[in-house]
Amino acid sequence: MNQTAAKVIDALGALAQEHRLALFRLLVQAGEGEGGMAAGAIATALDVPASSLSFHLAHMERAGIIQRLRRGRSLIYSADYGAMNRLVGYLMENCCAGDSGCADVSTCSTIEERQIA
Amino acid sequence: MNQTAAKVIDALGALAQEHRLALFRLLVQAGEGEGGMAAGAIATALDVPASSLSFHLAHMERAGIIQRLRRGRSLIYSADYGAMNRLVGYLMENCCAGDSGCADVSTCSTIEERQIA
DNA sequence: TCGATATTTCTACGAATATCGAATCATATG
DNA sequence: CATATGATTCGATATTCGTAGAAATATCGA
Repeated sequence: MNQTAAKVIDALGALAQEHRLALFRLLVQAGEGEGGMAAGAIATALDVPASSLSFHLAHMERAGIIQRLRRGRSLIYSADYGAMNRLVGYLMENCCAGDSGCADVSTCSTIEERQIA
Repeated sequence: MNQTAAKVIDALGALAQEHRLALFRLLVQAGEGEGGMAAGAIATALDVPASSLSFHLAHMERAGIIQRLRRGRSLIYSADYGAMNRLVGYLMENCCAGDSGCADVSTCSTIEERQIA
């Protein structure tokens, strides 16, 4: 298994769990970078014990799908949109090779656009 | 947890594994529907024992990201592009709430990426 | 410095997952 | 019908994952 595949598996695994999926969506809607949310606010919103949440946040940050920065006593977490786009690009790579045609498949049709970054 | 989230978790979990990720990409490149590949051909391509592969194929079909049809003694498996697109849509839903200002939900880009486009 | 607040790390353990040989099931062919 | 072929299911085992209380760490304000 190559390096890229390993990263993709980490990212997918980081999203394939009830609390982490809800957490990621919460962060996606909170915006990137400065947006984000403090760990405590997330714990309250999701109703998950702090230590459990910390476990999940660490998991997601290690997987590269969220980022964190400190502001005073709070640690602000935010979603990494770029990582998500790269993830999708990898999953659907070369999907146009089939003869069924994927012109009507939005993910597939935007591959080139996505790979600019 | 709602029904939709549960399905999304199943789909993500079905992709978050070395053999299954390689398998999905193989099927994506083999095309949808009649394209696809027989279980035996997949086992050969991925160099995974038949019983192990069968476990993974069942996992992915149950998760709704691949489909199968019988052709003689062979079972042909193919990727479900639509399921993948719905998955991405769910993950990035309402990502426009942030300051990135994306117009298309399926391509919620980062600020840097938008400057290029 | 002291105490309050925010969050992580440590720890243990039950639950879920991956593996793969052997046995079984389904279909085709002579 | 008998046999070969393609694929799944069964069973046992090893590994990884999720949980949450308690203790430790980091930062702020008085």
